[in-house]
Amino acid sequence: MDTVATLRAFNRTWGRRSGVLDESFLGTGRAYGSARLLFEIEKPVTVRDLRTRLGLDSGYVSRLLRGLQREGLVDVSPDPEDRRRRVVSLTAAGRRARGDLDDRSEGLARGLLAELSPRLADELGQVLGRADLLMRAATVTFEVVDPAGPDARTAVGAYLDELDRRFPSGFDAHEADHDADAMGGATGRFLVARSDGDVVACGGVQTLADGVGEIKRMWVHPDWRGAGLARRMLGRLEQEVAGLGHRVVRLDTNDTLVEALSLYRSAGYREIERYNDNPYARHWFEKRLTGSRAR
Amino acid sequence: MDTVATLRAFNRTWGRRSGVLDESFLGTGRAYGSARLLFEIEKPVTVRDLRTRLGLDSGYVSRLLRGLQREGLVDVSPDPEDRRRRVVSLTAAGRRARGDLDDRSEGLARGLLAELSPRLADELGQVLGRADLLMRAATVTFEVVDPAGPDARTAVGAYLDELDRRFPSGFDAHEADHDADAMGGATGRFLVARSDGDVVACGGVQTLADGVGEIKRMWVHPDWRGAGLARRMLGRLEQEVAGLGHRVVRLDTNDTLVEALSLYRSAGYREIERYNDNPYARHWFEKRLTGSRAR
DNA sequence: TCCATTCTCTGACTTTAGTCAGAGACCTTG
DNA sequence: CAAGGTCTCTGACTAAAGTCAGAGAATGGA
Repeated sequence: MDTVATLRAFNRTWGRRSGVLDESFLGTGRAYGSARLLFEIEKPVTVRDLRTRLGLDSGYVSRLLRGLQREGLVDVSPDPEDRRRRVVSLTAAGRRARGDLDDRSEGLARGLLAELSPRLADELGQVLGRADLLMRAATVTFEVVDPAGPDARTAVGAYLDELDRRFPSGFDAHEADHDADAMGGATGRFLVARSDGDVVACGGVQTLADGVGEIKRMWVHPDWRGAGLARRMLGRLEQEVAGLGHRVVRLDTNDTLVEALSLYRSAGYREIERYNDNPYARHWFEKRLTGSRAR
Repeated sequence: MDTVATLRAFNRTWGRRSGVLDESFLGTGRAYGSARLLFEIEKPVTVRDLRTRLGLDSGYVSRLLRGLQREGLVDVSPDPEDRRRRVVSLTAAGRRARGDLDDRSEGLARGLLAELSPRLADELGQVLGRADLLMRAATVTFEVVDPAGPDARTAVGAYLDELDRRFPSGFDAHEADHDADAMGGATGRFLVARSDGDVVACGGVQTLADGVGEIKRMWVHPDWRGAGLARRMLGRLEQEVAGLGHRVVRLDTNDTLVEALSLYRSAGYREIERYNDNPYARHWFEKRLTGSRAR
């Protein structure tokens, strides 16, 4: 059976069986919509966030919240930082209701697994865990953002922390702010990959010289590695470099980042002479961009 | 992360992403309900079957069918065998509409996979295929049926065919009818495991002597092997033996069926002397039933 | 042949899940 | 401080997805 057919078959199986897992909502007399909302309010969150995370109409969310409020499950109050926004948080009763849904959902999952031997249940966990990562990775969205904005700063922060941990002599991040400028404006770009609103990977492009771009700050969240995100990010960044009018991409890296080295090599980069004075770099790569569309 | 948590996490991921796969229905201006119905009518089927397969109210199905009929997608006519029942079948236009949905759904699956490298897409197919089997196996239902009924006959037929193929000297099935009697009535039982209406495994129990039951005709559909069904069927059959008031189960088997041999050994059966004159048997097993509940 | 049961259908109803067009409060920028 | 934009809410609406209570035909068994 080919992969497309497998995916579709699984979709049908899961759809038919999902009652086994989802009926939690019906069991509690709570409609799917408001239960979904309840699950999404872990900690205080703005109405807008809820809306975008669940992809719902503002009127609809407002109405659902009104319902939960009437039941005494949530508090809605203006956000002190911007009083147009409103912040929703669970009350004690709300936490209890959420816990009930949780328990019920957990019970259903447990019941399903109980039908399998421990070995097979464990195997199901393994394959679903892997499928989960791959599905999430396949549905990531790439987005150009301001390198000085909060998403970029958080991602780059995580990247720099990791360098500091992994480089034998640590990493001194004092130059990070200067970089942000170079990756914004007309001669640079900064990309993030987002899944359910979370930033899971990032990467930047800046101009070295006319016709020559450089890729920097490429990073994938540790939980998201092994799902092809780095290669896709690299391809997107190359597209951005081409979009800036360059024909050549360069980048540098350190020996410690072994997965990066093999990625660059397999993506068609060839090693060149030192082209900058980055004290942490040990390898310098270059790739000539062709018209072909990168993955 | 424990298995239950993985299952729940996957359920959420899939739920959120399933739009990527299911929106096929919205794309065609066809409501989810009637599209589902259209998919279920592969070959002519009774209204009742549709209802039970999809778990819907009779009035609702009737109304949906009326809609499809108005669009000229299905024919509904009385079942000649029982004119209370009505049989639904696709018209040429119905097959075309179904094909459209199929294509669209396939396109969406393809689009999702296109985001992954071929290697990872293939891996996703592998893990989802395995998850599919395990999920279906976990949600199988066991049912006592008449050993002379159509489900039992079909399953036993497949079993005997397999013996005929696998035994070096073939298998002569002339005694099958006699057996059916012994597994019905007050001194025997016949079980099938069913998934979405299909019989995927079977097994029977008969009485050898007071206090001694025998398990026979245990079979799992080839596509469903490796998912623990045989072990579960064995456990259920042992429960039936106990339910008939016996304390001891016996069974026989042939060397060719290696997976059966190791199943019996690992399930606590010990080999005993020949207790019957079955010319195909090479091994005879016995297990003393305890009060403990078998899986 | 009668009676209980089965099967499908219809009409009347409800709930859920949304969409859409403003209104009003608030924020940012020139 | 005016203008334009953002954020949430309300009211009015719609479509989909069912549910429920029979009615009417057909069947199976006593």
